[in-house]
Formats: sequence, C-alpha cells, structure tokens
Amino acid sequence: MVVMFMSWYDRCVAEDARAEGIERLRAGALGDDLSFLLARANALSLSAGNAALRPFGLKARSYSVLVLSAEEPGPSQRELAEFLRLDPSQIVALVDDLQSRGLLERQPAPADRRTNVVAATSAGRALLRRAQRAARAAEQTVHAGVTDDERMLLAEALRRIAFLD
Amino acid sequence: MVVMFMSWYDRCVAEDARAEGIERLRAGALGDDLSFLLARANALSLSAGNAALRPFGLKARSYSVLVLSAEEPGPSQRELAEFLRLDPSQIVALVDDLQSRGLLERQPAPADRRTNVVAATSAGRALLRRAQRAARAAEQTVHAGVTDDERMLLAEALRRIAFLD
DNA sequence: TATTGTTATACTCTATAACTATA
DNA sequence: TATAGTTATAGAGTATAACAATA
Repeated sequence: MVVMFMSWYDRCVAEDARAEGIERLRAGALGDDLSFLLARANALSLSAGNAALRPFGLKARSYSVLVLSAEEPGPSQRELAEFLRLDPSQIVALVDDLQSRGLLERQPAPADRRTNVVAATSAGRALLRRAQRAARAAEQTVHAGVTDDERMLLAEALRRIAFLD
Repeated sequence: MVVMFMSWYDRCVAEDARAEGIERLRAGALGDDLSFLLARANALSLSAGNAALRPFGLKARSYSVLVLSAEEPGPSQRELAEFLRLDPSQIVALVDDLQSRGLLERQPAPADRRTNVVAATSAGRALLRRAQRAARAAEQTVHAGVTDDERMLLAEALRRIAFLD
C-alpha cells in the first residue's frame, strides 16, 4: 500500500543509468504488492487525466462532479460527498467553482429544503461532452497495455474492491 | 479519472436513506469509468493501509521507503524518487524521519560520492516484518471481494498500467 | 555542464470543528 | 436531536526553484 506518486515524474525523463536500478526495485517486494500497483497505476491515470482536462479548466475532481451532475436526476451534495469520498465541505468548494462558471446549478429540493440537488446546465453539458472525449482518449493511452478482455476483468475486480459493502 | 476520496468516508456511517441515491450514481457514467474505479479502489486500499500501519508509526509512503531500503542492495534516493513517483525533496524528508528513528541509514556510495544508498537497519527490518504482517492483513480485507484467480489477473493488468514503458 | 541530495517557499489538498437552517 | 450545507482554520502533501558537492 502506497501513496500518490505525483508529478515529479511528469517532468523527469527516465535515465538509462537509473533504469537498471528501477528494474531491480520493480522485481522486489513492492512489485508484487497489489496496493502498490493500485497506487502507481492510479497515479499515472490521474496525472494523464488531469493533463487531458486542463484545457477545459477541469481536474479529476471537478470533472467527476460535472459528470455526476449531468445524470438524471442530479445528485445532492451529500450524495456527491459520499460517492466521491470527499468531505462535504470540499464539495461546497467544487460546486461553488463550477456554478460560478455557469456549468451547473444548485436546485433546492422540493421534498427537503435542506438539500441542494446539483444539475449541470446546458453549457456544462456541452463542455462535458468535449471533456469526456479528451478524458477517454487519455484513458486509452494509459490503459494501452491491457487488452479489451483484460480491461473488462479489471473493471469488474476493481468494482468489487471499490464498492465492497 | 478521479481523485483522492480521502477520509470523510472513514468517519461517516452510510445511511440507508442515501443508499439508493448512491446506488443510482454507481449505475451511472462513472461507475464504468476505469479511472474512477481505480481511484476509488486505491483510496480504500490506501486508507486501510494507513490505518494498519499507524501503530508502527508508518504511513504508506514511509512504509514503501522502508520496504525498498530492505532490499539488497539498497536503492539510492534518486531511485526511490523515481520508483515511488515522489519528488527527490520529499524523499529527503521521508529518509530523514526514518533515519532519525534508527530504522535505516544513508550509506555514501563508494562509486559515486554524490549518491546515498539507503539501507534498512536491523531495527528497521524488525519493525518492517511486523508492519508487513499488518499491511497484508489489511490488504486481504480490502481485496476480500475478489478471488485468488482474479487477484492474479488484476495484478498483471495493473502492472502493465503501472509500468507502461 | 549535468546530476545527487538538500533547503526553502508557495500552493493545493485534507482533516476537523463549529455554525445555520431545516427536519 | 439529527441532517444538509457552509465557513474557517490547521496540517499534510505537492510544485518549483535554487544551492552545494560531485561527476
């Protein structure tokens, strides 16, 4: 189990001189550690995704909120927090930002006036369509090493881990 | 592609009232998004791992450094940075901490005096053995939903994503 | 001139608690 | 009394640049 592995790597060109050392580490204990592989795969996926979303003024988190708020019916902020495993206060900031850009709206829920339902605007949906194309292209690049069959098995296994209830 | 999903969830008890909303989101667009599943699975794995390592004064990052420095021969700080996708300056802080606790040593490399080889001490190895047991137990809990066969396929697919060269 | 390790700093993200308005 | 949303703030993690020692 490991970590974020963020972006020093993104500006680092792998050196041949170090390659053998890295290969050695990879053959060691962590190279078979499922949590480590999960963390490293996620870090690569995340940084590729963030890079692809940057032209749209989005990051993984705001992109996720936008995707979910484009569903029908839209989620409450509480549901967003739980599904994305983010603190409700962080959802406030994300929704504030997207709302100020006219990409989504807070709609007071008729049944419970404490609750805001978050719904993408048509501008939000338009941006989302373009962003999704870019995100999917980035995802394909990151997952280029696995076949379509493997990808399905991978998704199923991850789903069982991600939603182990 | 998504995000950290850290620990609000860890102190939140899922409510039945929200469960149907969550289920709906799960059936939507992100529920099939491999990057999202990767992020969420990793978040769960990471927080379970951090919890299991806390009694040993370790987190995922320091644990990873300790594991790698217990290999023979030990890695240089540069190799650690690249393998863990952390900035070299972050490795300094991690190694400082572990060294101050007597768990590893910096050994100047004979061949290149710029380089520090990081090597676990016997105290570090002893702690590591105990920590590894706890980490593996936590990992099993997180991955309880997948069979052994699936776990192997999962590891292989993740390896190809994590080390796509 | 380039690389390893290091220090420093600004920034983003995360953790936590308190507050308000509704229920 | 409990929940949804909000605000505030401290702490951890990340991004970036610069520096000394060595190659």
